[in-house]
Amino acid sequence: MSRAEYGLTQARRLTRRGLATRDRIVRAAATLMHTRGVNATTLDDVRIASGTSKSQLYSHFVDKESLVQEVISLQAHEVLERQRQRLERLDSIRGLELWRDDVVRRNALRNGAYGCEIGSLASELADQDEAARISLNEHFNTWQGLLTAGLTRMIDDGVLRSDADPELLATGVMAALQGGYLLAQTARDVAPMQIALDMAVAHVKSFTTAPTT
Amino acid sequence: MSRAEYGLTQARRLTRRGLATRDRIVRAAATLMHTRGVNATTLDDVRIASGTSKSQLYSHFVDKESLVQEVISLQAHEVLERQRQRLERLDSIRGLELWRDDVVRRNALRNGAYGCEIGSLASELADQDEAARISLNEHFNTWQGLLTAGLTRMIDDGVLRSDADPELLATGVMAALQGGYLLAQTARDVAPMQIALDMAVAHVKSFTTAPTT
DNA sequence: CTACGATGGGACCAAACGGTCCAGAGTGGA
DNA sequence: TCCACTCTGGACCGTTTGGTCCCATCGTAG
Repeated sequence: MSRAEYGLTQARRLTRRGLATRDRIVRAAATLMHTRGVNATTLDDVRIASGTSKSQLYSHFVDKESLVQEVISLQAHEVLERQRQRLERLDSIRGLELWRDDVVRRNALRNGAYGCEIGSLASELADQDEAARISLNEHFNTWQGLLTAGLTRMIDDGVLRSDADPELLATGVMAALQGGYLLAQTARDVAPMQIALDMAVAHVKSFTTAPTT
Repeated sequence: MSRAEYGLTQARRLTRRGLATRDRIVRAAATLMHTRGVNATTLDDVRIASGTSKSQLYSHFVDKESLVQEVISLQAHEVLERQRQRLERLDSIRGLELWRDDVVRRNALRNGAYGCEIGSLASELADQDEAARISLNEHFNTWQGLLTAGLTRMIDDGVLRSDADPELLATGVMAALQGGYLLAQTARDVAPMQIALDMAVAHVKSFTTAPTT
């Protein structure tokens, strides 16, 4: 699953070149929609950025909404794949801290601008496009599930107390992450995101069997 | 400061009727932009919702951007005024919990839809309108300042340990709040917001001088 | 080599958009 | 009462938008 295979539903029609074009369109749209917002991105912007033409846009996507759906699939795929690498091995507070450092460092590169690839789409689309809201919610849940699984491992390994609720902790971490993204985006400074995640990590730490640093 | 006085900068020209019209426009725009998003709200929408005409829009605001600025001022004024009531007396964990219950209950009324009046504007505008970003950031800081002041009182009163950093705690609470808003908005369920704020309150509690319930 | 579907370029369209303008109605101070 | 100025309604405008369509080109299976 290396290229352009994140959300193929249609059975008919496929050709190497066509797939490449489709891929270019979705990737260009994803970048534009992340940096400018969905509504502020026009199909002409996408057409120019992807070096394609109107007919190509409409031979691959029935309308703008369906292109947005593909963008959501792509962004979620990329974010979750990256997250999976760090989180599926998560089994210690140290691991959680490394995850936090990773995500903060990545956001620091652009001084918080643009926010979370999934979160900013969610904020803009949740009350405007029900299909988008539903899939974004699923992606949030998948993401949170990765955290929950890691925290559950930490309980099983005796790192966290057995009365810790991994679901609640994961929700808290996700909220701190998303809130951190938003505050950092607005302030153009990662600091609030760092602080928010520090809080979340501290909260998880408060459930360790033998409270340490 | 009861009506239409949240952001009057212009010195010249003012009449009772004109002010009322201006007020209607900003309020209609604020509601539409909060529920649909800024870019998804057209000036025609605003015109119809406020029962005015094009010339009135442009006699009060030079362009859409300046109308957006007024909407930001109005929303911030309303949110902060409401927050001030709860937060300027904040001096105990119980008070913090009451604040949390208030904000959660209010968001539960619409099942999380539309998100935070300030937060959703911030997410949409931060990377699109620099002036908007700056003022939204200031409003976030004001809001956070109310929390900081309350937490500082709690330190002074001996409720929280003196090594607690009220600024960091306030940032954490704000991030949990905004992240909670976003997750609730996407899930159309206040639960994640409740959980996020529970985490934030628990984190503050962890700094109490005599750890209690 | 040929035929046929996949691909591509871009002219074209109606509607919606932000914004301008002006003529007439309303209003308040002298 | 009158006058100057504000306020209002809405026709109008150029541009941008999402979307359609047609015809040329490509690529490959038979």
